[in-house]
Amino acid sequence: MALTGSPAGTEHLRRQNTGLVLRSLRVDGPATRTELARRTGLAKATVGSIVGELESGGAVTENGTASTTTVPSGRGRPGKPVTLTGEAILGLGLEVNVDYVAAVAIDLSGRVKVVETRPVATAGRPPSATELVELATDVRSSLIASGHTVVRATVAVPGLVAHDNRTVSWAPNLGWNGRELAAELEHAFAGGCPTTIDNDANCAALAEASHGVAVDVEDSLYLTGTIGIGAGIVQRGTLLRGGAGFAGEVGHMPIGDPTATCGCGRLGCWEASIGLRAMLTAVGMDEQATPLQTATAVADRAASDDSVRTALAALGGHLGRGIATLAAVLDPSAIVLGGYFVPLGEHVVPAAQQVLAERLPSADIHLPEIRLSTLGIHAAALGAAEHALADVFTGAVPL
Amino acid sequence: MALTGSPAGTEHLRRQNTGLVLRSLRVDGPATRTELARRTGLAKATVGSIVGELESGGAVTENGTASTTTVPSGRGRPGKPVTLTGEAILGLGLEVNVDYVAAVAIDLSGRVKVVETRPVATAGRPPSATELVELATDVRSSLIASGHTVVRATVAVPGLVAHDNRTVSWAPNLGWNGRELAAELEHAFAGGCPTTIDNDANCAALAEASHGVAVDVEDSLYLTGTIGIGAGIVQRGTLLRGGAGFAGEVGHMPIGDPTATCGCGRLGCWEASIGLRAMLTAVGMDEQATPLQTATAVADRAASDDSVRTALAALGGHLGRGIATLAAVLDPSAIVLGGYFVPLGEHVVPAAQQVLAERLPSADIHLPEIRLSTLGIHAAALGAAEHALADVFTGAVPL
DNA sequence: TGACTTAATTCAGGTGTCGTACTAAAACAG
DNA sequence: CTGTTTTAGTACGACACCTGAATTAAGTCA
Repeated sequence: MALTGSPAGTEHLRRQNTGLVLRSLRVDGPATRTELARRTGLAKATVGSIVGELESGGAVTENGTASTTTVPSGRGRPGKPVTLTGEAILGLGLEVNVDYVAAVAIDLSGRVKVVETRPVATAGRPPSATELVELATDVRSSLIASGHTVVRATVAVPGLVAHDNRTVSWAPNLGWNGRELAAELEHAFAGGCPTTIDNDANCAALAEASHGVAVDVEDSLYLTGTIGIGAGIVQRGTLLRGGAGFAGEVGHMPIGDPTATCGCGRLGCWEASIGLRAMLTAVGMDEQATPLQTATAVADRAASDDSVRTALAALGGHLGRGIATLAAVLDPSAIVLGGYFVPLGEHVVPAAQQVLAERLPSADIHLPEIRLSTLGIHAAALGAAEHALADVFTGAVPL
Repeated sequence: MALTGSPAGTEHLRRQNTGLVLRSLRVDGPATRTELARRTGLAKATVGSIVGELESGGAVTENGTASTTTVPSGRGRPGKPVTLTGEAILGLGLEVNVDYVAAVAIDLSGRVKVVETRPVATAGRPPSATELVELATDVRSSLIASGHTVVRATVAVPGLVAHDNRTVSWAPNLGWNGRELAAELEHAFAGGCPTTIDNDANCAALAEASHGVAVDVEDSLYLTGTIGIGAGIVQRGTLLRGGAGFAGEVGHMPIGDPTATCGCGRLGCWEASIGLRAMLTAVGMDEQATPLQTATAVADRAASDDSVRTALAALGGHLGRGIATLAAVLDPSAIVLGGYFVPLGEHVVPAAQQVLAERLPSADIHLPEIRLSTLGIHAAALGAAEHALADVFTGAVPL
């Protein structure tokens, strides 16, 4: 246990309480100052001061008219509800992958302001970062031109990200090893914009926890599957990273069919049993343009073909065994399936849930729920944007 | 993601900075006020004020003489180093098990002040809590009589502990289900002493991270083995609990020999391959009074018996496979083996480490180290005591 | 129109941190 | 032996923040 923590001054206090107010507005919606004081436990005077600052900073607005949200309660002076608009304050989320780059910008209230995807021509060569940098600077410039401020940016990367959240340690799909991606982007952003990077599964997990099907729980596990399998772990509302930042690399756990050969050369890796390729050979079908299209085609076939359904159920069993392992270790309240599992949900989840119920040691006490992601292809970028704003809500960033 | 956080006033600030000073003194040793200011980043005046308070509270003392710790650097007025003595301020750690109860008290500097163990006569009946309560009140009374203050108490329990850290959800060995143990103890403590409970593996993990072989890392995994297998997970210096507090229940992960029958009735549980019973049948020996004695006898036999050595190496392989799984999920910097694995260390660790190196996806980048616990039988109680003091160091508790 | 009720702001008081100036205690130079 | 230099610790004023009570604002109801 090394030394942690930093000195705290009075302005740190203010930031913390500001974060508290912002979180309350986001989680429980608009409220009057008095109501906010009740929610947060702060004194009315303090809330008044904080709201005043936020208002002049453009983070919140007094909706003088549409006070229909809270019942006026009849008597007394009616309060003016304060709403988290924060249209001016944006978090920029970026995603880089082998065949596309994407950008999502959200404002403080969580509203998505911009979504943009650009294909990347991968002529066999490992992709450069130029497309990413171009997209990022383009989106940011146009946002700034329209009067917004981009407080932070985060990039979701398919690979291992170092613990400093600035370096790509190992991204075999991209061929980026030890790349200082955060510094590159910061250099490209005129005027400066603090930038971090994170694993794509981590970002998607964050997206599910903040906007998706895991909003109601504090501890969740996100599982994404395409050719490889990756996990993002949210514990107490924050991402679990591990000593080197490599937590959640669950694809090569020895689970499932012990004789299956994995792309990594070893035997018995989980993704050799439940990865896209394994699924395709099990159902006897071919790969299509994208994992999602492939999975949708398989789901269509399953509607008519019994053997496909049995193969998928068997895959669901392997999936459930791995989930049981993860659940025993992490005890999440909800497990979210993303990636190619989404179209196949109805065919794999029941089998997985059943295995989970059988295998979980504390099943009689506590059984986590398996849910399907609804966020679609931009989950990782959305989570990255959310991550970019996270420091605002904790109060680490001023305005 | 639900609403989290609480309002912060100025006195909260002081507690936080006090915690910072205390942690610095503990982690990096005694220091002068100026040195503390440099370490923590606080202003000299602030440190002076905080140290003054701590001194009058009995947490630290000015060792006027033994200033040999820091080199006087020649010139200038020599500083008076401040040492974390805190002899008056104690954390009480308790452990309850099927055949004994134990108590450990440590002071702020981490020095162990009291260790006491009492056997429990289990005449087949599930043990009551009377022995625990008696031991706890006895130890606490005598400490108070000798002028100490017991700030907090924590009980390590072999079983599932609810997320509130006050209720035993499920402890089959003790037959305690849904027992409000924390409340019972608080009721027994005259004058009141905030009490929490926690899983024994969690406590032992904390002990290793604060006093044992994992002091140098922030993320560690503790694995204890007797008849069952349990894990304690430390991430960023704090325990990982999970949504219901059941994280770390790794004994029944489907890993190892898939045909082995587990005590829980299922097939292929990890502890059916590496638990004490499995180990004994593998080496063909009988159980003795305690798991540690049993393991020591096996280790003795291994010195002369080749077949025992091979059996243990095979067990080490199963151990390694499970560790590889856990390491892939959690990415710990160190893995600590406790329980009956300690005497068998030289026979199982090499095989486990080899499997780990083979199976870990990021082996070329980052390979966690497997270490053997050195804390002995009182690890859980020591960790519980550490846990009891944790709130002092975070600043959540005044004095 | 006036009493009542509730929202929001103002104001004084307390606590905390910080930087500067000041005092204290040593080594060193002459 | 005295004065200078250097560093440790403290005293003090300025500033920021939170809080509770008093005050003002803005409605409803009789």
